[in-house]
Amino acid sequence: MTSSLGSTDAIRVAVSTVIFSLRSCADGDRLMLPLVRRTRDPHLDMWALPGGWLDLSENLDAAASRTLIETTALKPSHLEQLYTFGDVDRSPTRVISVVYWAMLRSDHVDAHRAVADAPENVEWFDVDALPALAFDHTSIVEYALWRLRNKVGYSTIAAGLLPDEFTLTELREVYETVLGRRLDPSNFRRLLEGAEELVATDSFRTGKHRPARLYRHEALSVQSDR
Amino acid sequence: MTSSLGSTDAIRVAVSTVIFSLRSCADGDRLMLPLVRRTRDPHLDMWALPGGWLDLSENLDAAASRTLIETTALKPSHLEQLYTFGDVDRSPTRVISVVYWAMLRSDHVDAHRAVADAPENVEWFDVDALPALAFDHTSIVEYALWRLRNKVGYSTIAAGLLPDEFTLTELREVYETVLGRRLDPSNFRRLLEGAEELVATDSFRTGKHRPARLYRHEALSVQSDR
DNA sequence: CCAAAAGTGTTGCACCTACACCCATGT
DNA sequence: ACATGGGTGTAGGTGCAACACTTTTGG
Repeated sequence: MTSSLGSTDAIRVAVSTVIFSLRSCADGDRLMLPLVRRTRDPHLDMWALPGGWLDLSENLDAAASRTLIETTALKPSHLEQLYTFGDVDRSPTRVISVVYWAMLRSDHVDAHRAVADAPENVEWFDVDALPALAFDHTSIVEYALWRLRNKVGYSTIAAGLLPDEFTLTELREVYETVLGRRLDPSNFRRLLEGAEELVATDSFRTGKHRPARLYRHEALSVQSDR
Repeated sequence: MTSSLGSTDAIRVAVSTVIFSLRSCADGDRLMLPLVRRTRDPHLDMWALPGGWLDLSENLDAAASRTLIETTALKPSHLEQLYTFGDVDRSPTRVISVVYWAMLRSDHVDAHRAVADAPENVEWFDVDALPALAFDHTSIVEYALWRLRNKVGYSTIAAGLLPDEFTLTELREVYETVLGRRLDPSNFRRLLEGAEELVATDSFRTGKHRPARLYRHEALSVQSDR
């Protein structure tokens, strides 16, 4: 309340984002996230979460979007504040990091990775095989994973990892990848068919077997969360 | 990532706390929170959440505890980060507010209010009858209330509003006050008797009728949340 | 016709809700 | 004794997990 107004000059505010996405693999999909190799001295050459300094005339959400575009060149399908980390010893200088987490559609990831002008020092890592990270970013990623797995249980955000249209089986496989366990196809269907955010289209995905109805993820304006 | 390192000097980091507590009233208890009358110019004389500037060598949690002690002179039974608010227009100068929420034991509140050296410009308000608040503090309180009511559903934090020992009926009344609806006594008992954090003591509260067993809230070291 | 995925039906269990009922105490 | 809150028992409902079953396609 009182005190030290003058001593705050040295505190800087950063915004970082944990960006989740999927990559098809031999044994199903893998949950991946992009990391940036540091080019400056605190933890030079180590991998870190994408992020940057908060601009003076920029909302927090906008800063998260901007830094995301700077690294992935794409807008995420879901962006949400995670937590603010501000321990004194988390960096040599005093830095408060407002951390967001995001979901990227898999088709956007593929497009991004194919493009040559992708930032050179960005690389995608399997969440189960991360390198040592700079600062406290390892525990930040763990917390983001916990939140993702938690939220998947009571919402349809996981659809944000898929393209615009998808089958229920594809969506179930996403859930299985995120949660790390198999789900019963019939029960999964009933659970998600009841969800308001999921709308059935008239199209079908034809494949080796019986065609599967395509669904679309309807972003409802109602937000229960912040 | 790149850009404007120099422009961040003007961003200041504040820490505020929404402190919930109970006060006995004619018709049961009321949920209250302390507000501070502003003594400076942005929103001079309006009521605001207790808080202050983050010190350079102080963790976020520590800053929340400190500002809490400065206004209530007591440690809360539960203190948890709520959200970080950083919209550009929420204050005339650029201020990022890391907001916490806390629960105060009712006996501590009573003790505090009896003491004369309580800060002069602090007053307790019913959450359902708040005055106009400074900055975006009204929406912050609303969000904190939402989180409190939400968390009460799957944890025993509400016991943090009661003294060390309490009967299940007292705890149920707290839940009823927080949630704003009546709960079935017998079902409430079974639900909370299963909770690990609640331990039965050998003492009983003697009153007008059959003595009620006293319970104690065991703060488990496991924390599912952050 | 067969394999395999899409989609439906059914049963059983766990949990929650409502409410009837007994227990212990002060007056 | 009786009013009142403390505490237990129980029946009905809901929702989910497990799994048997039918449908529809490609080969």
